[in-house]
Formats: sequence, structure tokens, C-alpha cells
Amino acid sequence: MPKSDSNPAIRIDELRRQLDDANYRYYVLDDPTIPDAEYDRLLRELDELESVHPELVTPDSPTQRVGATPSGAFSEVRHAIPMLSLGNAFSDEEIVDFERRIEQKLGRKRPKFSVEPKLDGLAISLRYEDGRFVRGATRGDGATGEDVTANLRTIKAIPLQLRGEGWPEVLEVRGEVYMPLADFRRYNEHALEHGGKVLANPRNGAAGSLRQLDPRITAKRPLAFYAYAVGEVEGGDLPDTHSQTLKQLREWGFPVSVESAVVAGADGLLGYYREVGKKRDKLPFDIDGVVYKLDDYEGQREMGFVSRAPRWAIAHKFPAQEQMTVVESIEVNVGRTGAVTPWVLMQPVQVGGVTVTRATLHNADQVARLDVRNGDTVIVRRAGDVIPEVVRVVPERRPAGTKPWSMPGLCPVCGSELVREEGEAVWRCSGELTCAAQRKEAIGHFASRRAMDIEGLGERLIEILSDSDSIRNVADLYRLTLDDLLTAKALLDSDSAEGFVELLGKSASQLTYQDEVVSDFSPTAWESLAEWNQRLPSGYAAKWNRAKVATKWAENLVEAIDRSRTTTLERFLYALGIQHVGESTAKALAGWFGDIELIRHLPWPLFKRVPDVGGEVARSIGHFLDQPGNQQVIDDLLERGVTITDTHPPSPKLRDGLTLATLLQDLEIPKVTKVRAEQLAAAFRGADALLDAPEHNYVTAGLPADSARGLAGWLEDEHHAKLLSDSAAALTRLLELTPAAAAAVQGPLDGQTVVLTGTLTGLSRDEAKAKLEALGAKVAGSVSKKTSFVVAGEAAGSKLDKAQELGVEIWDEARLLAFLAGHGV
DNA sequence: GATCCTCGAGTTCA
DNA sequence: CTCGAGGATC
Repeated sequence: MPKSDSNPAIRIDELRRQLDDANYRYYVLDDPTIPDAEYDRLLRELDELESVHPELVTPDSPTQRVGATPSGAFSEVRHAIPMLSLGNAFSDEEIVDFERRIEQKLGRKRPKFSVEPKLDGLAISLRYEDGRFVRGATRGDGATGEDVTANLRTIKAIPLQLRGEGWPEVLEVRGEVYMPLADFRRYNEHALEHGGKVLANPRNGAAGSLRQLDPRITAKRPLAFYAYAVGEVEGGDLPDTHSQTLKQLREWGFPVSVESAVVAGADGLLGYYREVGKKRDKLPFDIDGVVYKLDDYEGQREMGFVSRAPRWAIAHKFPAQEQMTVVESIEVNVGRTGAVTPWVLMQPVQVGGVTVTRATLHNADQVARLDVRNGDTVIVRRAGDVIPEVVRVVPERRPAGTKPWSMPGLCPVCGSELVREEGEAVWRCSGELTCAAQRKEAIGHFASRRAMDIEGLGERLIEILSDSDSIRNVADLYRLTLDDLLTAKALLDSDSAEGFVELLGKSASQLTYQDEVVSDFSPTAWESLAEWNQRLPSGYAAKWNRAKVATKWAENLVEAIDRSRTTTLERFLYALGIQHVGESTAKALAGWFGDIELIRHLPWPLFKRVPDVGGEVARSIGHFLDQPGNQQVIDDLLERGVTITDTHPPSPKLRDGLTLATLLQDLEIPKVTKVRAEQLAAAFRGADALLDAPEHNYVTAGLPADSARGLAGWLEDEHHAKLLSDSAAALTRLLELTPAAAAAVQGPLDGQTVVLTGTLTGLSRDEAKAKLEALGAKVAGSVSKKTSFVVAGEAAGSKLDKAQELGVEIWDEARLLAFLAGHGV
């Protein structure tokens, strides 16, 4: 309690020192000396004194950790020295190689490394000027992060004022903000009891907390911090090894991982890896590996960097975590093309920090290979980065009396027969667009970002609109009314809540907030339930408010749909969802033909004029266009205001291939090869002459008997004859429409194939792709020896490795940007 | 006919 | 990201 007789300034100083010491002992030395209650009492006393003497408040006072005002947004911070990412290693061999490279380059045996656990948190940078914390930022993309100073100030493990002495005028300390496991659990327990927001896992908890706009919220989250590196330094010196620097940081008041150590040589590294691996489960925080850094700074400078990652450090990751769980059921999903994909529903299990409940089994063959059955205990793993997969079944845990799983005979959604093409792995529902699942998926695809890009049209909404018959096909989207959407919205809002009521075995009116305690539904689900529950008794005002919100929502959606009406041919073709026509093929078709009115009436063989389109794809497009229902949908779309803005004449490059000879090849007539097609084209003036000629005339034209027979036999089918004459007519019309080849504009990257990998910082992947294409390059998705060069952004993965393996040229982002700038893009 | 490249399609979770 | 299969090439 404040004592009126003592000098308040002196008492305030004393309290601050006591509190700082307590913090230091608690967070840095891990050796608390005063009980929490005592700490709180001192803090309260300080707070009261300061409120009586506001002139004595300083920004580094322990009471000033929580700023009062939420900010509108985070401003950007440019890192003076980029915050790099580390290369990853998963195997012992990679570590041995890493160490050997350093030995060779430095000409030193068994170099020393500073080693420490790699925390699974959020990398941040802290800037101190004259020993005072002035700014903190997230790592962001490495070059630029977000200013989260106000939030970082609330973390007690971060000193507001450096201790000791001898610190540089400007010191930037880097480290990881994380949430200790015990605190994370305690926080969630509390949140569940008091209806707060439950955090998904410690990592996301830490990341989400730092992104709070209101620091008062961040202050309530149990965040901690470990320093692991130094960034910018001005006006002062640091020791010349990393381990000494860490020690120095500790003296200045930063927590440094107690597990950090110094080891020598590859064997030292691997020994440390195993040691930490054993302790992993007992550590008070999540780690995903260990980090090795060459200890002396001079060696580090000598080693330098490879495209954005230091050559003197590496992260040795622990293997993807595997977990055991139980299969609750094996379900199937019906995709846009009717593909029926089996997947497992499992009892929730934590794998690598997230809760996994489902995993795909890809296809029936995979299920048979694994022999997964209902009730089986299985091992799940998060493959690569994210996607859960079933590794194997644990046979000794299989319950008695199970039978192997088999694909159902009928589509679970529409009851049509499931069929499998000869030699194909997938089973498909034969219901096509009569199948509700396929219709929904088709609409979802149409609305997706890379297709028509209708924002806000989610899966569940499509389901509701589709089930209520408001939309039967994609064209119906363009005559949805506000009323349709409002009706759907009501269902959308209620269905989550209805489900809970049922589960709890209560009627809606019996529900109270108390019910939250008895169950463990997700926080968002509880939120919507609570909201929905509130509206029941409260009557008019609440309903009115909800109606307003819903109307605004519906208006926004109508506007989004309206915006999507203006589109490009490429997007339009892709959106139609023709089998085998993805983004790349849609783009090619758009580029070569240029006009939907032309394309929609083209016989299928003409599509083979487009590179990378062969018989299978061409037929698939033809099949789609042959169906009157599909033509009707195209009509309706255009009639309801869909406008293609980039209609243009066919590409001049088409001209070369528009001959009777190529057409005859493209028709895939039995026994008619390239040579025979050319002979026929030379002997007959046009398709009509060919159609009218008797078989022996083909022989006269120089064809061997079997080819002549093949052609004649093929033409006996009147569909074939019609296809030939239609195609020939289309060919003639195309020729008329196609402008003569203009002088080809030479792009600097003509004929080159480029692959992008990793995260680019200066521009988005799509932008980079567009710019490279503008210079004539082809941007491909995977690396091969034909690749001209690979642009490796940050955290580049397997594609970069592949490129190195094949000796393909690698550009970093800077080089790409310089090149693009040099060519005016 | 074999082989190598690409593209398409399906997928999970926050 | 990964798998499967279509297309191009030799």
C-alpha cells in the first residue's frame, strides 16, 4: 500500500526494480524467488502510486505493458537485415553433408556449432535503442513484417529495458514467441468454462495472439519468448561467436533456451539431435526439430548464402509425426467429374499440432492395398506438410468379424451405377448432371476463384440453394434473387445450431449458457449457437438486427455474382468444367480460337490443332458440346449477362495445321497414318470428293488396300461421314477467319520453360507467371531437364532439390525481378 | 512401344 | 502436394 510519508519517486523506483528482478529470475533464470501473489501485490502498489503521480510514469514501467487503445491495423516494418529462413534436413546423411561442406570450405576439422531446439512458434524481431525496447515486428515474408510492438510489450518475458551494461546503441534481437504447453492447456480450460475463444494449438495460439488489434487481448494470452539471434547492431560490439552472443543476451535480460549447447563435428550434431529427440515429449513447449549454427561469426561470413538461406546453418527436423487412431467409418465422396473417392472418418487425433479426423484413401486400389476396415486401428501421418494420410493398419488391433471394404455398387448420392473404365483406377458415378453431388461440385468449380471467381458462394450455400432447386445448373446463378438468398441464409444460420440441440437432447427453448460447459464443441460453433439462442426470447429488436445483417450479406453476394459476369474466354471455358480441360488447356483453347461462338460449334477433331490437346481431350470437349443441355447452359449464361471481354480472331499460328491432310489424321481413321492422309489430301480436291469416291479410287490414289479398306469401312458409318464433312466445313470457315501470320513478335524468353517454386516476396506467383508469359516463356508446374530455369523463392522445397539434381539453372527472386525490370515488365 | 513431361483432379486445415 | 493418365517424342 502506498505510504504517504515516503518519497513516492524512490518507492516507485524500488518497486520497478523488484518487479524487473522477479521477471528476470522467472523468465530468464527459471528460478522464481517471490510467489505470484507477492508479485501481484507489488504490481498493484506500483500501479496505485503511479495513478496518484502520473508525472512519474515512464514507458518502460512494468505497469505500461498493456497500452489502452486498440490500433486500426498493423503498419509495415522493413527489416534492415532480412530475416532468413533456414534450409531443412530430415536425414542424418544431409547433416553429414552439411558438416562436410563446411569442413571443406573452411579447411577446418570438426568445426564447432551452436545448437538449440527449434521452437514451433512465431519468429519476431525486437529493436532496442539505448537499451529501451522501441519496436517489434513479425518476420512476415522475411523482408517486411508487421509492427506488433504494442502486443509484444505485453509479453513479460520480453524486457522493456535491457539489464546490465555494455549494450550497443541499436540492438535488434530475434527470437521466437511461443505458448508453453501447460499454459496453453490451462488457457483453453479456462476459455471453455467461461465461454472464451478456444485456441486450436499452441503455435496458432501464439500467431493469432500477436495479430490481435487490441493489446489487452494479447495480454491475456500466456505468451513466452526465447531469443536465438541478433540482427542489426549499431554503436557497439558483440562477442565473435554465436554461443557467446546468446550468453550475452541472457545477461541483458533475454530468455535463451536452456537446451542450447555447443557441439563439434557431425557426430556432435547427430548426438544432440537424438538427445533432444528423446526429451521432446517432456519439454514444456512444442518443437519441430533442432537448429545448428556454425558458432563463429567469421566462419559464417566465409560460408555465405545460397538463395536466401545461410550455408552455415540448418534446421534438422524431426520426422513427420505419426499417431494411432481408430477408423469410425469409411465413406465415399463424389467429385465434379463423378469420381468416387473413398476416405476415412477417424477418431480425432493430434498430429503435428492439428486435430485430424479425416484422410483420403484416393481410390479403391489404395483401400485394398492398405486393407483398411471399419473399426481398424490405423497409423496416420501428415504427409509432406499438411495432408493427413493413412500409413498402415495395426493388424493386431483389428476387431473380430470385420470384412474387407468394397466400393458400393451404386452412387450413394443419386443411386446411379458406379462404373470403372478399363485399366483406370477410379470408379465414377454414371449419373452425370442428374447426380446432385456432381451438380453441386460443378457449381462450386464454376464459382471458384480461378474460374468465375464469385466471392462468398461457399460449399454449404451451394448445397442449400441446390437442394431447394433454386439453382439446377451454373446458369441459374445469374437469376438468383435477394429473396432466394435470404431464404438460404436462414437455413445456413440455423443448421449448425439445430444439430447441437439435437445432440444435447433438449429442445431449443430449454437451452441455456450452462450447456456450454457440458460439451466440447468448437468455439465458433458455440458462438453461433449462443447467438442463435439469444435471439429466441429476445424478440423483435434482435430479429430486426439479424434481418439487416442478412440483407447486407445477400446484397454483397448479388454484387459478387454480378461482378463475375464480366470475364475472359479462358476463365469461361475453364469454368464450364469440361473433363480434361483445366486452366492450362482452357487458356490454350482461348488463345488459339478466340471466340466462344466459334468454339462451341467446332467438331471435335479440330480441337486437336491445339498443342497438348490429343484425341482424348478433343473428344471430351466434343462430347460436352454435343449435349443439348450444355449448349443451353452456354446460351443461358450469355443471355443472362455473362460477357466475354477478350474475344478475338483465331491465332495465325493455326493456319499451318488447317489442311485436309491434318484433318484426316485428326479424325483417327483406322489404318490411315500420316503418310496415307497426305496421299489422300494430294489426290482429292476436298472432303466432298473423298466422300463421293468409291473405295477403289483410294487405291488408285496410291493407298495400300488395307488403308483404303479402313477408310471406306469407316465412312460406311454415316456419323463418320457427317463428322468428316462437318469438320471439313469448319476447317474452311476457320481458314477464312484466321488472319495471315503476322511477323512474330520475338519475346526474350521465347521457347523457354520456367518453373516457379517457393514463396516470392516482391510479387505474387500469379503476377510472376503473367509477366514471364508476357516475355514469351512457358510457366510449367514441375521441373524436368527441359526446364530452362527455376525461380526459387523462399522456403523452396522439392522442386528446388530436383533442379539442383538435374543441374537446371536456378534464379533467386532478385535476379527475376532484375530481369523483368530490364525488359520493362 | 516406351519414356518423359505435363496437366488435371482430388484433398486437409486454419 | 501427389497420383494417374494424356500427349509428345524418339
